[in-house]
Amino acid sequence: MPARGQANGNTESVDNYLKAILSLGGPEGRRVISKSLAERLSVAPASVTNMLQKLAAAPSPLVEYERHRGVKLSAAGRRRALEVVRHHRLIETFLYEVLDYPIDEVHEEAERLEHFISERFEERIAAKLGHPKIDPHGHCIPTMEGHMQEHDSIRLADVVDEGTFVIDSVSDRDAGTLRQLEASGITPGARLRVRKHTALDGYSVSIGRSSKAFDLSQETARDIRILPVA
Amino acid sequence: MPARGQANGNTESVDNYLKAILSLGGPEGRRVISKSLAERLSVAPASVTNMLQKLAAAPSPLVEYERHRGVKLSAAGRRRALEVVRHHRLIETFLYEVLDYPIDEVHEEAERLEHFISERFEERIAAKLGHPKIDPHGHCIPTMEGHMQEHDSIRLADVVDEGTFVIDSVSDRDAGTLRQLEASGITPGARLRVRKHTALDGYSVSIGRSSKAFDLSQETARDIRILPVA
DNA sequence: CCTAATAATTAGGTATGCCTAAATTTGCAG
DNA sequence: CTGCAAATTTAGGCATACCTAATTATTAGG
Ligand SMILES: [Mn+2]
Ligand SMILES: [Mn+2]
Ligand SMILES: [Mn+2]
Ligand SMILES: [Mn+2]
Repeated sequence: MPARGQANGNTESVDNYLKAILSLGGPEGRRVISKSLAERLSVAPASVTNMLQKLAAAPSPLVEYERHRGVKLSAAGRRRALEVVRHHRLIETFLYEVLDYPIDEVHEEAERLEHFISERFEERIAAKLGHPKIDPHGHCIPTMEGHMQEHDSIRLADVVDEGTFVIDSVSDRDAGTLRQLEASGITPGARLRVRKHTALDGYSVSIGRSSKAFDLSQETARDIRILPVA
Repeated sequence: MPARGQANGNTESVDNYLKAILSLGGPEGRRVISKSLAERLSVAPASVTNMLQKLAAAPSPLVEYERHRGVKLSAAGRRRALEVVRHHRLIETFLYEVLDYPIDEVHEEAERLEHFISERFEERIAAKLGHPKIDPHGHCIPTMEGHMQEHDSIRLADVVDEGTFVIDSVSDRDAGTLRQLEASGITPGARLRVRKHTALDGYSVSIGRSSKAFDLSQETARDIRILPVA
């Protein structure tokens, strides 16, 4: 009967599937194909099929699934996914603000703990932090009621024009990249000038009033979201 | 391959077996019989046998086990058990001191989280708390190196004489009892006068300078450890 | 010393979640 | 329209950690 450990009803695995479907389906909740899930979760495609069938067959299903045509979250699934995301981002903020974690270490710890904290814990750290709206990477923290207002930021990688922007958020997926961005001053809220779109499919940028320019690869530019200057 | 979720190598289950063996075997590390483990962990005796065989057969075994004659921890097992206890008690202290948890809610949360926090998390909350030596129930927190100095406190239930004592610790196992003790002022460090050993196998006691006496059942008296007045 | 109760072990199952290999299905190119 | 490649599903397994029922050991009383 094992594989729980949870404060709530779901397993860590189920939570991670729900989060992945939310993330890959985007705010509009597009259907997500098994292959993307398999990649995102680093499991075999067969394992995904298996899990989706189980989730869809449950008494009150967390997903809507049709053979060969992908999944999307049910209302209940979306609610749970947003709760886990809220846990994740509150924990990240807490580790960064209260426990003085280095920015590049918060994600891994949050990825684990998000499944195991109680509602009380969630409520207490939120209170301690003054009910923050964004996490240290610049990502929105869903509300207790499960709402998340999206920024209409765009990926730096999608910018063709030169110009000045405000950094909205940076990806937390890769600790190494994050460390480098932090070192370069590329953190949420900073002002970023895009000097030119270099030949080698990258960018030359500078931060704040600094005249020091440096290069970002196309790869890295996909991990940075920006907004027009206010 | 599942049932992990852990920051370290063991599963939650294994950790809980090790902690139970440490606790039931006492500081001297007496052999523990399967039945006690089954009761403590709320699993069937057959499940205990199964687990002990697996733990003992591992490449570097966490326990020494002989059929029909109980288990004790190996050096490695003891080290890990003490680490989990350290996690548990640091987390309790943290929840109580930093997150303002009610005393009777810290145990349940710690019982879960103790298995999932990283070494960094352990180190950071210890630092935040100023490297505390005892938890909110009065229990010693093992050091990072795996040492735990035992108090030579005795259970109130073992006191025959009347007299005045200092409360060393209270059990965290039952939230209800804990809430009542807290309400009566029975907390670590408080001064306790034992008035009489009542007929119905209980105690009449008072706290501090108060003249108000109240009764404690023999049951409850087993959950309180005391020291002679300094 | 023998027996009966108690403790422990073995045998045979279940559920979760994952894997590989062997079918299927789909959808696109020619 | 066909045929192939990519995506998906099915089939068959494995590991963890439980459970119940049946069997075997140990041990304390008489
Ligand atoms: Mn996770
Ligand atoms: Mn984040
Ligand atoms: Mn535990
Ligand atoms: Mn405690």
